Amino acid sequence: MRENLPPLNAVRAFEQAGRHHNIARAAQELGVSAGAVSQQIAQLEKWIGCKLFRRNNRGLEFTNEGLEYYAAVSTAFGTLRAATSAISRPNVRKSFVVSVTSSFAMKWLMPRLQDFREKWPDIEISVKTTELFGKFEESDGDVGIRYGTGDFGSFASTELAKDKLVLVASKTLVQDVALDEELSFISCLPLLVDRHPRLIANYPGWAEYLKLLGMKQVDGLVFREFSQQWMVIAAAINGEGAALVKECLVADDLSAERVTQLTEKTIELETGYHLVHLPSNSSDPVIRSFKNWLRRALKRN
Amino acid sequence: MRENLPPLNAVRAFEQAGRHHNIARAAQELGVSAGAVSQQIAQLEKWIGCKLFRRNNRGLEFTNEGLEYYAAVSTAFGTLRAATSAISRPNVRKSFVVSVTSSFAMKWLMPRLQDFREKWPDIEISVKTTELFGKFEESDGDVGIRYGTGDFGSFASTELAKDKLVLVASKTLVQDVALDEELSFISCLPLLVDRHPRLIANYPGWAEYLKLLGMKQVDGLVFREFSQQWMVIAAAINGEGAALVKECLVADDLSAERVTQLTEKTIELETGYHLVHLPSNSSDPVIRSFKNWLRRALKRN
DNA sequence: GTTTTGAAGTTAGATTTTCTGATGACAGAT
DNA sequence: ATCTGTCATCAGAAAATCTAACTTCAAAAC
Repeated sequence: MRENLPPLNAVRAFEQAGRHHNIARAAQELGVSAGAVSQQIAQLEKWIGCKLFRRNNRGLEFTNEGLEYYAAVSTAFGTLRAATSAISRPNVRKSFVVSVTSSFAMKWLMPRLQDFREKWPDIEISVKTTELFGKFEESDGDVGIRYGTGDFGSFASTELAKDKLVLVASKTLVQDVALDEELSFISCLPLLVDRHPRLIANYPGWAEYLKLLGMKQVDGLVFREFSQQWMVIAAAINGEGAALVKECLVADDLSAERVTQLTEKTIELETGYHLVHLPSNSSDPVIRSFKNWLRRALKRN
Repeated sequence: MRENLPPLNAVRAFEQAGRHHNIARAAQELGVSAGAVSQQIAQLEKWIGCKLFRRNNRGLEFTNEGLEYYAAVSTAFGTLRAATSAISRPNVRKSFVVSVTSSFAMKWLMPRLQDFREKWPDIEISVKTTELFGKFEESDGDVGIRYGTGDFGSFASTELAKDKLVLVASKTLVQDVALDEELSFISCLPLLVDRHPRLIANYPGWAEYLKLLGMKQVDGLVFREFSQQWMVIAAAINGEGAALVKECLVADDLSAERVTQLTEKTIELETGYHLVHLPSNSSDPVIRSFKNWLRRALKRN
């Protein structure tokens, strides 16, 4: 009960901050926000009873006590790291296969994979594409990223992000059309979609969204249909019309301004992306790392 | 991002469990429940990938890996402890004065003080009694335990427990009276109280409680008034009547069966005990220790 | 050969801690 | 003077942790 050890997570935050002389970088290293690290360090300083850093607008600077403490903390954590890796089971899996649709792979996962590989250089990740929406089978790989409502039978699943539809088009296509509140001009553009036009009105969410955009009926519109969403996006970039697509898939094209959003109006559907895997893999550290990375990365778009 | 340190709080739990070869004792040392420690250790074993203990019904036994790891962990924590105490402000106060009412001191605090002294042998605690309910002044001591609604002016306060009234009497007094749903027999017993009978109906809660017990009016009852609540309890133990008292003050007498509860019906008031001190003392480690101990101890009654 | 006891594991749900995201303040750079 | 980069602060949200009740198991006691 007589607690003689300091709050350990605060000490870890202190070590990282001391190593980088910068709270933001320490925060990134620890995978949390800068505010969190700032609070942790403040907590430690309070617990110990003296300042460990001098703060200035250049970053952090050790006080005498801080420097002395840092040396000891590094030593202690070094011992711990060494001991931990010494007894960690050496035969844990360090590679896994993730199964995704080609659109998700192309428009979201691949551009971000480098980041994952930098953060976990010792994990080998393989990407496998499949077009079977919704279904996941053991033979697909260790984990899958699947679109749906969250029901994946006997598999364990975690929702990653709700789906959100946005309407985009090439900038050149719309640059001389004033952004029109009623969006009536949209009916002049071909609507690029990835499903059969006749079915659109039946997909939950889509019909509502078109109505939200002011389009009462589907009949008057010109559709161009593609089999994959990445093709829809490519066509939009080419200036072939207005595309109705998942936000996360066009996020990069939007920020690079290859396409522009025709309206602020978006619709959030009940369906979305989920990470799916065998329940027995829930505790696999490699898969947990991947899941955490995915959630963070999707949150930042 | 590549986290190479194990979950530190789990490591601390492991160290304590390893030191005691027993989860329950480790839990007590850490001030948490046994289940919590069990979970922490399980978490660490999962993270590392191998068992650290062999469990049997005699306690815990190290596996080879566990023993090796324990040695390293002890070293690392030793370094940390040494460094922490080296830079911890050496002039921290190690003693404090707590100001309480005589009833609270006598019926609750004193019997439990030994426990506090065992858990923090290096903290000197002095108890000072006062009868000024509700008020706390700097000259009273470093902290006070005060009864009220939580408004203590410029002082910082933390609620420790809501007040709860119970009706008790000596066992011998009621052993031949069948426990009566209507509690009408209570009106035959003198009611032992610590405030003027005429005022009882005006104290928030008391009137409601008497009504809850089926007593419509105060007039028909015989009151015996005492100036301190501990006297009320003493009188109840002596068999002088039924006493209406704060639950936490009679808890010991109830469990020792010096008195018995006349009814399951209790009433929780809006007022209660609070720990009060100067705001500047909020971060004083000694006072924090005391506060934590108080809350835990009151929770277990 | 039962029953009791003591130890630890296992849960769901509650609680507490920690984190986020937005904001504000500050100082040196442009 | 306004930016820019830095950290502190805060309320609300999210996540980790804890509790409390229950179960299991094996040795000890009867």
